[in-house]
Amino acid sequence: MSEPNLADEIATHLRRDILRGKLAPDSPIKERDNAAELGVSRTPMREAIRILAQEGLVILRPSRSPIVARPTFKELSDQIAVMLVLEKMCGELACVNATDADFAELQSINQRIGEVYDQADPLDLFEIDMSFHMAIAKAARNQALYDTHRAFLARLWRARFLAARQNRNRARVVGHHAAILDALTARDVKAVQAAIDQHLGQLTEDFRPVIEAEENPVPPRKLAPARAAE
Amino acid sequence: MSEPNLADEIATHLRRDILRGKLAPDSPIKERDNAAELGVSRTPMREAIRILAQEGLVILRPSRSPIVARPTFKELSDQIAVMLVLEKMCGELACVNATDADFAELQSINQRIGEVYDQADPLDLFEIDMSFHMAIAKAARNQALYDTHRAFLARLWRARFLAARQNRNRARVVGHHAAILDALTARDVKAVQAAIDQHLGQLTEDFRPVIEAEENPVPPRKLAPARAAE
DNA sequence: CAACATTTTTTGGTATACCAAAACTGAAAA
DNA sequence: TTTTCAGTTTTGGTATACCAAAAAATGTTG
Repeated sequence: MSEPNLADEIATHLRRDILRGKLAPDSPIKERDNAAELGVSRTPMREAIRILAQEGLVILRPSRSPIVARPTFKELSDQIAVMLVLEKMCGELACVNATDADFAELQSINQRIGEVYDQADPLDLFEIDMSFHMAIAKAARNQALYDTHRAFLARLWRARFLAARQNRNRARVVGHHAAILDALTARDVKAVQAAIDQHLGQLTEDFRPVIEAEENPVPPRKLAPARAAE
Repeated sequence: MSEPNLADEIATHLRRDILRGKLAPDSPIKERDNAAELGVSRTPMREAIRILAQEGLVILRPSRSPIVARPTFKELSDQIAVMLVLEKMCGELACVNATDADFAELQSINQRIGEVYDQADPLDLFEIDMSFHMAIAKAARNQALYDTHRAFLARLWRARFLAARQNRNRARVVGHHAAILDALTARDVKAVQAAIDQHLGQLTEDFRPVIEAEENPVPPRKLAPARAAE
């Protein structure tokens, strides 16, 4: 990582705001206003917005303000399906290419998840969880696979975040990870894929209610025409 | 497609230049010079470069000119491996979701390939070939899969282009496509995946010599003062 | 002549300015 | 009251200006 660009920093900032919900779905990201708010110019802000658009977190509209994405359940489950395939491929390749150092790292990360699960900030916890999956991808020794997988992981962050918030279960998460790790260590491709299936299959069901609730927002919350005092 | 931005146009322009070889691997893309050459300003040029970087066609270096990518054989074969997995997934989903209209379109595209194979401009031919694979992806009815698959297809364009130029074989290509189409029509997942395996597996071998030749460029054109093996 | 220090130039990163299209507003007409 | 349409404002798209870091060139010294 040798690119501490201003644009990247802004992207990270916005990404966290979106994932945290500070920027709700459908809300516009006006490059002028947001830039001023962060004390930067439009140029890097614009670039940051493009980065997030590429990640699927914001939607670009021609000659209109970009808005925070509101993915439908189908879009998300489609993405999960792809990620599942990618992660199985990671598992398969990792069975062949992983080193003892890789296993050690996975072990360490999963242990850490178990330790901080109940106290850490949800977003931080998610970064750690992500690092577990990324470590598997890294062990596969296929850069294109790693990059693509990481992109999906990032894109699904918010959905996973929302799902996990309603469905925290340390034992299950750590258990799933351990199962994956065991199968990897045994270099048993079938077992790895089964374990991954288990882990991610759950995910789709976990966030279904959350997303479907979000898809039908409470009454078309049209801003009341009633004039309230400032 | 509702965004004929200047940046997108520039990206398309540069992309074709790169794929055609007008911009050789390792040559720098100086945003100032290139912008002036095309009669545009740096801003959209910069954005176009980012787009190509995201596609893997150019490499961004911190505080240094971006350069045209020179993918190694491993990088390309890694990408093919991922694309193979994605395309098998496309095949599997298409077996379930494809409509008769989809089959008709595939049929039509493949017929067209057979007709123009020996005369069309190689780049044009490639766009048609790409449309065949994209039609399968579209029939899978999974947008994320479609987008990701398309990105890989685009990224591998140049390698496939180079390989095909040295290894034109109409009967084989059309035959492979027909095999895939037949299996799809029969909605036989196994057969589809086998046919795809056949088609893409060949690809890796086809471009191996081309790329490996490019990796060890002919005598260091000039400049280099006796450059040892890398 | 070689190695190092210094100045000059190049180049990407960032900020600002300008423009045209879209959206908003409000008054006039139906 | 509703509709329409001109005029203003907002906003993204594009161009330009400025800056600092990195190369490249140049000079200097052993």
